Amino acid sequence: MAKHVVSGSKRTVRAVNAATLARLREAGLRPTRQRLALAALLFDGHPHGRHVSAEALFGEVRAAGAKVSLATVYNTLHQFTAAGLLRELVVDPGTSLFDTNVGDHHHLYFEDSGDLRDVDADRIEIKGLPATPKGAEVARVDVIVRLRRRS
Amino acid sequence: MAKHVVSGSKRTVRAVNAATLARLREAGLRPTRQRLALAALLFDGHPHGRHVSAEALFGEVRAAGAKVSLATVYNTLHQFTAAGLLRELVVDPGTSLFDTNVGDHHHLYFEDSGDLRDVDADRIEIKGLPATPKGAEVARVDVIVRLRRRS
DNA sequence: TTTTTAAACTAGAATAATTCTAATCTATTG
DNA sequence: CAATAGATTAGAATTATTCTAGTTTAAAAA
Repeated sequence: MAKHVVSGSKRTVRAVNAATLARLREAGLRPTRQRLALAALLFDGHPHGRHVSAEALFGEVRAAGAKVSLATVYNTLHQFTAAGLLRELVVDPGTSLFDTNVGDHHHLYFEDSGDLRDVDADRIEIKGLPATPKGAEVARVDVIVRLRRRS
Repeated sequence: MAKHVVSGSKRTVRAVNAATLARLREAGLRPTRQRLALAALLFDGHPHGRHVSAEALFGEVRAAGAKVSLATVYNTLHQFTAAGLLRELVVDPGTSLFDTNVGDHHHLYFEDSGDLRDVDADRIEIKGLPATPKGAEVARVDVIVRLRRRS
């Protein structure tokens, strides 16, 4: 896959994924060192998407050696979400997860293990929903199937 | 509607809804002054159910003149939830709502107003969900339809 | 009724997740 | 390369929730 070099920074910097770079530019977000590091962790080499909390991503990015503050992780996750690069979801009260799969899909949540799996929306049909009121539109439909070990 | 008088307390106390009292007893929860006050706000005179946050309920119970601490509100909401008298749900990251409707149902969320409406599950049919894995069972299915003003 | 006791309640401290602030830095533009 | 708008940061602040440990109370026993 093609790599580019980001110019304009003081010490010219490691190669980045071209698609990631393009994604940021399209979203009107400057491709800063921090955003690139976070985007790499979020989007590179995860063909099936991932679900990540702010704290977990913060851990990863620092483990990867990048200097990024927790505030920036939060800022970036929200900016990516606003730009349509991520989707925020809550399966357990208390913390948000960010989903790199922004296609129309739903979730299977294994309460015991905490495992969360995507289910393509086009495999699913939901009938009987009330008519969307005039002047409103459906922003999104979230389906979470919660599974537990059979008793 | 029939009322009972709770005995055993120091100053014999105001009449309470018999159904509420029975509900607590069935759940193995002592009908304390605080639980009765909270249960009254939650369950009495709300035929269509309600969605309430801990803070909001705390406000209501104190406005009603009862002395109940915030810790007790949280304890009670969780005990009621464990007893199947309430259902916890999250529509917005950051805070939990407690739903007095514990029947099988889903939600319509108006993002602009914050309004939340129940949709009976038996009006709805969901097809194409993946098979429940062996050894697991569906604990519950949450559907949240998020609506916003049409752009 | 009084006593006993486990359960429940409480204020306030503690924690967890997230947001804010205001100072510093840097990617882009001229 | 200088100017500047935008981005980053550490740490403080805020918000929602949980915990602690001392006090009160409902229910059971006497």
